Amino acid sequence: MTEPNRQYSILLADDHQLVIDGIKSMLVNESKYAVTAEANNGQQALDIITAAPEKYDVVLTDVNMAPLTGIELCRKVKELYPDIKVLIVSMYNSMAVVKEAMQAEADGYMVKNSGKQDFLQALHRITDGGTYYSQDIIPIIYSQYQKEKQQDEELSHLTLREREILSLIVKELTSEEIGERLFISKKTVDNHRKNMLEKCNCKSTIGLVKYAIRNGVRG
Amino acid sequence: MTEPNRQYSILLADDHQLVIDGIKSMLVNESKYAVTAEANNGQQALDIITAAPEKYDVVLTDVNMAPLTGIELCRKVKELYPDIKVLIVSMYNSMAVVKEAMQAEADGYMVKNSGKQDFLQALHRITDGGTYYSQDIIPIIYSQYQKEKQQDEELSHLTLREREILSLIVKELTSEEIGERLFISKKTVDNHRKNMLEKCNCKSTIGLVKYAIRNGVRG
DNA sequence: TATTATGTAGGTATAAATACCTATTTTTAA
DNA sequence: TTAAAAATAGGTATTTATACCTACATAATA
Repeated sequence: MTEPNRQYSILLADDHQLVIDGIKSMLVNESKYAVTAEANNGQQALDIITAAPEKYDVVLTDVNMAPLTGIELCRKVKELYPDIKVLIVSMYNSMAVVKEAMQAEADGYMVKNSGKQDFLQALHRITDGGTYYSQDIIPIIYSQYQKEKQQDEELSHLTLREREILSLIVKELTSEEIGERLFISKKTVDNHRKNMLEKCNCKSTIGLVKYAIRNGVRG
Repeated sequence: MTEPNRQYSILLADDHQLVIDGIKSMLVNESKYAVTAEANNGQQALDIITAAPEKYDVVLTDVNMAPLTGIELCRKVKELYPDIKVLIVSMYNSMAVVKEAMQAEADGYMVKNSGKQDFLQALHRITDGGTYYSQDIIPIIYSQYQKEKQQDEELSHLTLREREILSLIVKELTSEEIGERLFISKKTVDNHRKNMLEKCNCKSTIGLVKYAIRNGVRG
């Protein structure tokens, strides 16, 4: 797959000339990569690419630009020229941006304060047809799962039977159907519902379902 | 923070001797790391650590072992000896396992077919107090967000008014309350409910709420 | 041993949702 | 401009959920 002596042409898009210059100087001794174009916003970058799409292998773009953000640029490029690789570089590390980058089908995401080694690794990987996502996003994903964990513990306020019934409620069974399934009276199911509503401070089953989903009850 | 010439002591836990031998031979020329103990399951590993916890810096463990899986081992180690680093190594790449590893507070996660460079990078990072998560998990996270994206588009099957009403349903308002809020009849709200039930193929409001949450309607 | 939590179940009522209808106005698109 | 989709609203009936009540058996616990 890999072409050993091929040089990859890079378009840099960032509204700070300092950043563009920094990345250029970082790559100046790397014969494998050549910065062949620059843009100060997404629209400018898109215009450059549209003029001669075959000339660019990689678009290295900042997130925050106007007009046309890095994410929007990525979406456009991937739609019009799927072969061009896009590496999104962000100043900050936010889950929302990572998600957007992934949904825009970016080939990579990294934070600006990454070292030269990380930069080169990212370029190697994506020109090789792979993806590169900065390790810095891990703590964010991590913290999301920590949240989930805490919420799991909240679920333990409910008894086993209540959790069993809750999961059937989420499966859209009525009290009667749940009773049949568990060989108990509909009335008993209704009692459990009422107790759960109280315990979870919910106005109706809808709140209960939200609570269940928040706490990872499979529906 | 980093101690330049320090040697780190590693405990290997895997129920396949082949894997243990493989990792050992991989590290044999790395003076920075020394495999000083081996275990064939989590319980055995935990016993070894408990006997002399100060002797081990890193636990490198497989996921699938019995008794005591790698995840459970990690949980225990982190609870009893938080200073010991845990790197979880898995044969397969599953989101569920990654999540569990994160929730067990593992310092790193990587797939078994990683190269020596990745292995060393992982060890460097975690002995340095950081975390290392294999790039291979990115496509999985990615695919999850792709799902979300598709579902976002699904929401557009609903009209604006329907989405407005759906979001109020998720907020646990009754048809009557929604009607008051939007200055329309309760009957109209009921019609919208019915249409949405049909459009979304739901048996009851509960299904509608699940649909809404899946599609990111804020409740 | 007495108390509390859990799971069970019945009665009676009301409130809310759902299933059918029909029908008018407005907006959108063909 | 004509047809289709969306938003509106009413009638009637049934089903489901919720709000109160009481009551009893069991298991865990103080």
